[in-house]
Amino acid sequence: MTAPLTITPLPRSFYERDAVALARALLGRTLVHATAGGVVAGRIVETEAYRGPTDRAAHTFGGRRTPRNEVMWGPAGHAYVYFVYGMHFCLNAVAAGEGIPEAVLLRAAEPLEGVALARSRRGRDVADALLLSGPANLCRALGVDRSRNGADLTSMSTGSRTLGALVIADGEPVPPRRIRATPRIGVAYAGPDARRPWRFVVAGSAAVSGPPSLRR
DNA sequence: AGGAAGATCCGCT
DNA sequence: GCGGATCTTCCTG
Repeated sequence: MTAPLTITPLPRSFYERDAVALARALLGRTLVHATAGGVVAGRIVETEAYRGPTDRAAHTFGGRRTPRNEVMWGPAGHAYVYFVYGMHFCLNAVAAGEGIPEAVLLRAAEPLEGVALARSRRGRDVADALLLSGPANLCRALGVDRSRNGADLTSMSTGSRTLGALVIADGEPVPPRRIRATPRIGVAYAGPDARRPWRFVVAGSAAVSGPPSLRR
């Protein structure tokens, strides 16, 4: 039996800024999901900002408030998990403040802990570096699903699930010169907003997802 | 009530 | 490079 992980979640004030600033700040931080099955943790290396009512690519564009995006309207520092394409989940960190529905999509992380558990969820043939690469793959490897929607990323106790905790803790800072900004992936429908450079990656990380032209 | 499209991934060609 | 899987959400009529 190894010593339990000591995790200090980032405070809520960390999330209380616009989604673009938060998307940069989240790079290098440690994403952790603890369940009854064990712990999987990764170093965040790819994020995308979604800027609310004025952003055509955001679920809250035009100020639409729906059951799905309700969490985005609440306080910062909570998880917004949604279901897409009939089979995938995606995980966001809610940014800004109550009534300002912005969020940051977590697209990729480098595995730090729980590689065996992550692989058991992803499949044998996946290389270590790619276990948490891509927004849906990241959720699958971490075991994040709809039940985590609304989870408080700043708190170790998550609702009624005794052994469940989804948090983001500090990590090795990423020097600004190692950060690349690109257009977001999969939002071609968003017109001019599709070209905004609101995707951020840690240059050179093997875990970064997307087409090769946008990997570095 | 019905339908279209989606912040994706994988396998095949 | 393309399309299928699979189902929720939201918009339209």
